[in-house]
Amino acid sequence: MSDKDPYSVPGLVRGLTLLQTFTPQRPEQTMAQLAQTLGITRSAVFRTVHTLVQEGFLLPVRDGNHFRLGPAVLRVSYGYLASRELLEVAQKPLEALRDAQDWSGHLGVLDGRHILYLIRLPASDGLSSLVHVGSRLPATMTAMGRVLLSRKTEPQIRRLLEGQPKAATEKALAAWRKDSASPSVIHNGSFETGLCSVAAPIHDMSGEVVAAISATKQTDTVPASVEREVLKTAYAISRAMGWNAPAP
Amino acid sequence: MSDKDPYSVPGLVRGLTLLQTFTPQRPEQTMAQLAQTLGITRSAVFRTVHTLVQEGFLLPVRDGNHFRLGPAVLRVSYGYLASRELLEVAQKPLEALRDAQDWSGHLGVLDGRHILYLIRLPASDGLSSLVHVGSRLPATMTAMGRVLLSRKTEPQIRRLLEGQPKAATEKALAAWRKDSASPSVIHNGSFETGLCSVAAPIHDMSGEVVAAISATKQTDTVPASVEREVLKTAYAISRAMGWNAPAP
DNA sequence: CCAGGGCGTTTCATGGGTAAAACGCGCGCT
DNA sequence: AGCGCGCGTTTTACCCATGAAACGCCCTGG
Repeated sequence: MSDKDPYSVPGLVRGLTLLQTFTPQRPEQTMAQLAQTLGITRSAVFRTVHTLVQEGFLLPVRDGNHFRLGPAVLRVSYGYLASRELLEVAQKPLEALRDAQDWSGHLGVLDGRHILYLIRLPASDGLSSLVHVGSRLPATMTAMGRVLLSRKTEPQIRRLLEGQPKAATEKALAAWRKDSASPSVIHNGSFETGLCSVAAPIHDMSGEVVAAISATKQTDTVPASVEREVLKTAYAISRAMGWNAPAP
Repeated sequence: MSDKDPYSVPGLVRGLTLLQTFTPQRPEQTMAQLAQTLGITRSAVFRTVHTLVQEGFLLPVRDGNHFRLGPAVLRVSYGYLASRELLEVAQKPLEALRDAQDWSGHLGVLDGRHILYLIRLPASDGLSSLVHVGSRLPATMTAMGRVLLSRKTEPQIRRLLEGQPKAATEKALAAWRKDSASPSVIHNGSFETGLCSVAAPIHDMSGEVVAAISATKQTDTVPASVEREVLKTAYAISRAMGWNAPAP
């Protein structure tokens, strides 16, 4: 399906199609079977299978002439499931957080020296959220960014910020030293005065920080109750993902 | 990793590698980011991404310049998980069946007009199992084959058997008519006289028959208790897979 | 024992995918 | 506005992945 497309890569299409011919009903196939099933030459099957075996997507079994799917196929689906699941799973706890405190809720990840917003939940006032999904802001100037940076090492921070004005780097490192000590980060809006945010990190099962959430409102102090709720929500999201995050 | 291999397919390797760069920490990427991450030209990324989008493995999001993994990535892992899981899950119930009755246990799938053995559990006598894992026997001459054929339609059977001697086809169709009516199939050894088997199908969640199990022994009558155990085991395997098979 | 066929592998000329360069658009900065 | 840069897209000459054919091996049957 779909030829005469000048930009398609036949080799890739064949490999992906070939992988999809493996089903529970047909878990092992020989090259000849694959060639017949796909209606392509045995040469193409040979090279494709050879490549897939080297990548671990196929495993030779039995006499070496039969092949079955290898564990590597899970590598591609992992990224999808994990990222999808995080956004879906995080949605409800974040909504609960917003409704309980009427603060805007966000979820973001670190991309280089920027924070990337993936979920945006404006509070009822509609004012305390100036970003959109997909927005990028300098990490050092947001609560989520700071809490994500605070979980990196100092050399990583320096590498990330190199090329920046020296004053900005030193200021970021000062904040980094302070943020590293606390489980959450409170940040007073760098873009709009009076806008205040509190952020907490989300850990995966290996302890890696994969994302952060934050609550934002037009205020100048963050009640301890809100900070506690943010930490609890971050923990709830980790738990809902099946990850063993440290308890708040 | 791995060049100067005369049989590798660069386009395929690139596509698979590209898919693996999508992680929970980096769920969306632009072509330029991908080119930099992979260290390949933007042209290659453009063609690869274009192909992956057409196949549904990537989805353009936001402004159309960012891409994230698409649901299609699950298609390749489904076959792996499903087939792997079936074999692992089926192992223990089959062992229990063998130990309870001391009959040889097998699990097989239909491949064309042949039955493919995927699990082989010899009984203590070691005699009543003449096949190996990976063995192929004509479906019409085994209990598992007959029970799998009996879940197909008559036109499917005719197509499967075309080219066979007419007498064999008619005989198979007669057996098919009888087998369709019962939940299990008892078959007296076509390869060794006195060897008797009883087989039951395993259904997946959609009611499709994905495999069959059988118990075999040197005898000429199948006790009702063994037939009941085989049906129960097949049902137990379906249930352990999370499938809603019809109760025995 | 030797044909015959099926299958995995290898070879080789060629056509198509590839890398490089150029294009054009949008954005940020002065 | 004007400029410059970054990025997605298009083009093009080239070279490498490709399809066809041949090879060698292991079966099976006569």
